[in-house]
Amino acid sequence: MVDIIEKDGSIKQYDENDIYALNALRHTCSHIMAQAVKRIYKNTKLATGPYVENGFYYDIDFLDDTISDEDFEKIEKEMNKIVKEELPIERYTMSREEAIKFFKEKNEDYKVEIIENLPQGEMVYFAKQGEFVDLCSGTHVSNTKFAKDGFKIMSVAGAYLRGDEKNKMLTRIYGTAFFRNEDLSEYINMIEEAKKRDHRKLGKELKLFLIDDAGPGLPFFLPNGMILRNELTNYWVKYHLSKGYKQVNTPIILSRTLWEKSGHWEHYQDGMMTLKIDDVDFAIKPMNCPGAIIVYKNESHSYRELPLRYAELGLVHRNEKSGELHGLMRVRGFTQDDAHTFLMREQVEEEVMNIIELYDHMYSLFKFDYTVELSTMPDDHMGTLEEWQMAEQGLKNALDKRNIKYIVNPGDGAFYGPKIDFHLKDCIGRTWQCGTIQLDFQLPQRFELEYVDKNGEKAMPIMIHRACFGSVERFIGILIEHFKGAFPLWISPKQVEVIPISDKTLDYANQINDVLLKNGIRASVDDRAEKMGYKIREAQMEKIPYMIIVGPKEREEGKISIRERNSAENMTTTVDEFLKKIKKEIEDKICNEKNEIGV
RNA sequence: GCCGAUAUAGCUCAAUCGGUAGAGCAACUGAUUUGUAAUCAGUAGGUUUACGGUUCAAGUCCGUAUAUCGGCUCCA
Repeated sequence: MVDIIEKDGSIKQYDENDIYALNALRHTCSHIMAQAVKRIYKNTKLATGPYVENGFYYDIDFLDDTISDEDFEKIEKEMNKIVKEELPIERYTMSREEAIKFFKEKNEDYKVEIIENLPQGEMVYFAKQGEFVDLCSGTHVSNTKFAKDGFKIMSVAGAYLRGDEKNKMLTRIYGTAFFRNEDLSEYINMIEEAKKRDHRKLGKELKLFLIDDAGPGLPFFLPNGMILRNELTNYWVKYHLSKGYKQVNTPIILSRTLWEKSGHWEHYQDGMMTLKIDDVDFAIKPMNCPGAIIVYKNESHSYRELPLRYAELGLVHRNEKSGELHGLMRVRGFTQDDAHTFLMREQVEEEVMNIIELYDHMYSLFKFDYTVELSTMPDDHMGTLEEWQMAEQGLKNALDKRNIKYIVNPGDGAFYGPKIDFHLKDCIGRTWQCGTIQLDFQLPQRFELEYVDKNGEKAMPIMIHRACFGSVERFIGILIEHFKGAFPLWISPKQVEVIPISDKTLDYANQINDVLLKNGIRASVDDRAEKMGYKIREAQMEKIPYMIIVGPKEREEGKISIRERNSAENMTTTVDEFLKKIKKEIEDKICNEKNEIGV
């Protein structure tokens, strides 16, 4: 049990396994860290130091000084001292004016600023341990001794003051803490394990893709990656066609005139790459929507055709800042699995629900868990408040009707409309936006889109922009980490490796392989002059789902020996039986792998 | 873009105080014909990311650029 102290000074006992107690410990650790930093670096100013999902951090202004990894030991040593001093955490309040005066005397400008932004008349809460006093309305453990030796400084990073790019960059020190040292070790091991499934590492090892200095953020897909990618997108096309989408493809380069009309030239210029052709400005498309609009305008439309759904695997390029690139997850050139639906106002809710259902189908193919966010009107936007409110309400209704839990991100929508985002997790728990559904009243107006309604009169459709994978590249990155490279059979680059025990059974191995190839299975024979154990090891490391091992015994019986990925056991069967089994596994897109993501 | 770090053979990594750039795996050649995660021997592979500087001497120290990694901001 551990004593937890609230901001009013009341103390309650909590179990050490309670997340509330753990967060309190981490919060206290952030204070201990700040206290240690203050003891070592006199000339520093403190900003804020909360607990976060896997630990805590403190944002500190080191003024003209800098710190790096090498300084961690020194700080940890001082933190240990503070823990050994067994300082009780004391809570008290001051009036706003007193608090401002207190921090002004201590030269803690950021603290003064925080208090000045608090509502008038409110009391200001403090937490004190030994000589260290901090502005704090959070919960703590009652004594520094509870930190014992279960904490560790993890990394140092830059962080803008109040998260604003225009502000000064402070030094953020990340740490983590647990009540028990074993839990800390376990956590560190888990991070190490998670790194083994990093898609950048696996992408190299499994020869799926590469990113060369010749094109930062511009991935090359290798033969193995291309098989996976094609399986994925082929199914995507097939499924979308079955759901009433029509596939199109639009140009990668389009004229400035078009981008001015769409508003991208004005609102998205930083993200666009431009070029001149015969002295005329063009842009490489950062989004596919204007292309879809040109397709729509190619002919006149009746209300009977709506919703009209144009699907496009469209290659877009965006001028991402260098520090933002991240393997396949964040790139400069990527393929959006896009679709633009033109529909009537009264069809919005139902169509959004259709899209959610389609996404759910795609994600559950791989047993992905996802979280949903609704983003509303940003400062830089087109259109009127009324239009935005109506669009936001439409999205909310669809989510509510399908009973989907979501969080709201105020001001995070696209400049042309609000959006629903679907987020998937990577190997170390970072979430990446994949699916998106964006409502748009603006582009139809700008491009004067129309359809003929029941009464034979012209009306304006609404547009929905949507992407399920988000980007094919990002989705593949997530897939790699989710499955640790051991993909479901249907998307595996190689499905079966046939291994003869020696050259003496090579003919039989080739016969088996021919049968597999004729049945559309991605198989090959490992005919190298190596020992069987070596070939098994290699196939295992390549994460090939099935190995067929044949020697004289199998040949005489007319059978094959099967060894499954991640299993040392083997079973004997006939080629026909095996084919039946794996064809069903491919057809049903069976996905047995456990999702072990999450740190 | 910003803060911090890193860059050595195809890959993973060594190289002590600034003093002749090495190893394993992969590749290639040869031998081995093998029963469920690595057979043996040999060969080849380098402008140490790039460009400057300091020094008798630079992989190592300093500067700049580029890329990458961890964050921030931004975003699919």
